[in-house]
Amino acid sequence: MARSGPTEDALDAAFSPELFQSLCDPTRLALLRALLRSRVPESVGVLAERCPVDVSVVSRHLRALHDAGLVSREKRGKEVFYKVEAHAFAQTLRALADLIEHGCGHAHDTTE
Amino acid sequence: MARSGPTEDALDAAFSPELFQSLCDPTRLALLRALLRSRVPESVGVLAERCPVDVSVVSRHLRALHDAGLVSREKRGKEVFYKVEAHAFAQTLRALADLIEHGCGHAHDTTE
DNA sequence: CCATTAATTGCATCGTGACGCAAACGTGCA
DNA sequence: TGCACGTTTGCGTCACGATGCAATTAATGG
Repeated sequence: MARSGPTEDALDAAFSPELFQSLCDPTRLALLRALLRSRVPESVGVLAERCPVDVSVVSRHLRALHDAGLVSREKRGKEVFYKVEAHAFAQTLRALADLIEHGCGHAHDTTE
Repeated sequence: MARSGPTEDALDAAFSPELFQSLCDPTRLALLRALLRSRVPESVGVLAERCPVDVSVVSRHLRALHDAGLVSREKRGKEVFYKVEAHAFAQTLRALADLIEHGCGHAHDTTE
């Protein structure tokens, strides 16, 4: 077996279901869009007003997005605010794009 | 909110469920990885050998990926070959990344 | 024209995830 | 301390997608 470099693992890691699983649900995408539109952190209740689903559902979805590392959580008083981890999210997507285009031939350093 | 700039529509378009729906399934991701590893088009049968699922399932998944515009289809004889539309795919992801980072943050209203 | 191989489609099954409601939890305030 | 508000969690239900198998279609060779 010719040396399978860390590049194959990069593919596996980048295309792991975990990332996309959190993005496949329409409601989660709607929440993400809502968070992207208002760059300021939003509370669960406010976000729930912008989705036609129960607040408990919103809470669960936000947790899922948080587990996926796409949003960050901050508790203030009795409210919980979420905001998109824009940089990390964008970098993940760009790394993915590089991997797709420049294939598995050469390793690309995407760290800044 | 009277005037919705083009930014909002871009968000809606970019974060449409259609794209991510096709990426959320583990088997589809495995097929995508397999296709990315061998840059040359692969037949349904060959791809099925690399997945622990029935060939009919593979056929269906490839069709889904094709519908999403991520792979292209070419029929040669009785075999059908698929390959990743690497450039389009990568560009989509980069556009997404740009949208996330500089999308609608500072351009609050952009009353054009 | 028939046999063979590859791919697709019909169909039934099964598991998983989204959802709503209600109860529980936590925090702040009177 | 007790109440009110915001969030989370438990739980039952439901719908949808993934899967396998069998039948069908398409293409090639004898």
